Amino acid sequence: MPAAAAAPATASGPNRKDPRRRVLDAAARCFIRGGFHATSMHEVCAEAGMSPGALYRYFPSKEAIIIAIVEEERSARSALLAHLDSSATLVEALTLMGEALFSSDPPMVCVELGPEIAAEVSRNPRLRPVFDEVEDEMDAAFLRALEAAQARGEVDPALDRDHVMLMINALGDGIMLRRRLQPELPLAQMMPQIATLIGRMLAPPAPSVSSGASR
Amino acid sequence: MPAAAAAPATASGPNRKDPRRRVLDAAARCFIRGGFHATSMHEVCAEAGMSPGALYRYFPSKEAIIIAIVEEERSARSALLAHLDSSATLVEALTLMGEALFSSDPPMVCVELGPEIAAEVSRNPRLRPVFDEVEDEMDAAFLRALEAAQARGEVDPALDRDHVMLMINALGDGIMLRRRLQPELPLAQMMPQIATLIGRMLAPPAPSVSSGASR
DNA sequence: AAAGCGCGAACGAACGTTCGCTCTTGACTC
DNA sequence: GAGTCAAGAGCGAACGTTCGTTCGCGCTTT
Repeated sequence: MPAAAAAPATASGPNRKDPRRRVLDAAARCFIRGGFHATSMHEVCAEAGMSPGALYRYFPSKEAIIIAIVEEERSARSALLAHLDSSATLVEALTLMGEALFSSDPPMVCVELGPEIAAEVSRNPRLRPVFDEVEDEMDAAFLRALEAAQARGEVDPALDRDHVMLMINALGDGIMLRRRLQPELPLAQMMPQIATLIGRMLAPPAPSVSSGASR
Repeated sequence: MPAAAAAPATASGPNRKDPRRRVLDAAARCFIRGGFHATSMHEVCAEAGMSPGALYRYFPSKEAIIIAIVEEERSARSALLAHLDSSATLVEALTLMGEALFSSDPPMVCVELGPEIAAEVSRNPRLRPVFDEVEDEMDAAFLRALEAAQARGEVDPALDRDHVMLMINALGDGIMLRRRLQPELPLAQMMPQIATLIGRMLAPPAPSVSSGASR
């Protein structure tokens, strides 16, 4: 029985001990397959190997499960920002973040559910605070890194930081969206070249003095 | 009475004559508000000022309405590509396309429903052919324009066209997604600067000074 | 013996869709 | 022009199904 990690998660395996986790994982798989509103609780129960009665001991409603999943997605994505502080350059950080995002197997929930979550957050006010809290934090972290990169000369100081941030955020979201539409894209491999393109966009216009961004 | 275009579309008005149009417009408004699967047919009927019996004369099912809306969204987006042929530069074309996308009032369906449609297409095989047909056509048109821009020297001929296309496509989708999350963003005004950033990314490296691109 | 996890049948509500009816329309007869 | 009538647009109650959720009861564990 080698297929234990991505198995349908019946009542066997190490997750026997954490029913909440089991429900969340099962729900994520179902939601990826069918979306939030086209997935029934019975499906989630079946995927989790659990009866409705048992499941409702751990979550008061379907919406609570959705909120918990969005919460986890957000913090997973937020964790990627650690690369911003541990990398020498912004471009290197973006490369690492992208590779981490797209090389994970099974694919990360935030990659698979990105568009679904965006659509849901934009219309369900109960999800807004959950989403925004992390969003603001991420924006702040990125803004700091961007400012540092400008001070360092890696990024053109003349650039409007809000515009740059919108571009990078949009690119990230957009790539996840396109991955849903074309799962065969070898995104992890493409990250270095994509990050290089971003680097060209942000770099100061050809300086007469080549005091470069190199070490 | 200036509010005739975005009215709830009761049985009055000039659209009295085209019930199919009335249903599609009403459904689009409902789907933007609540998403495809969280919107009931009764809601659509109410919005269209029509009974279920009447509505089902024009569409055999809810899915047929969704398919028709996706079809329209695609062709509306595809129409934007005309700017590619009528503009002198790629950057100018992208600016015009972005401004057309985001300055329309009421906002275009493809802006409001973009993420929802992506999520739905990625999981409903019946939407795939509708989506892909236009997608392929758009990709081909953009590839042609990109090739021309490279020949012209506006875009670095050394760049991999597939990578560039992924970036531009992702950026477009990503900006629409972020607009859903932050509707207050003045996107139409930001387009020239965004397009300029894209231009910097694509431009050939400065001829006089060779800045060492690491890697 | 007590406690509580887990079960699955069952609930009321709401879903997408249908059906038999009324009302409107416009061409045809006289 | 008045009267007739077939055709179909539109209606809305009602259909069978499925939804999210509940509840009372066995079963396990201590």
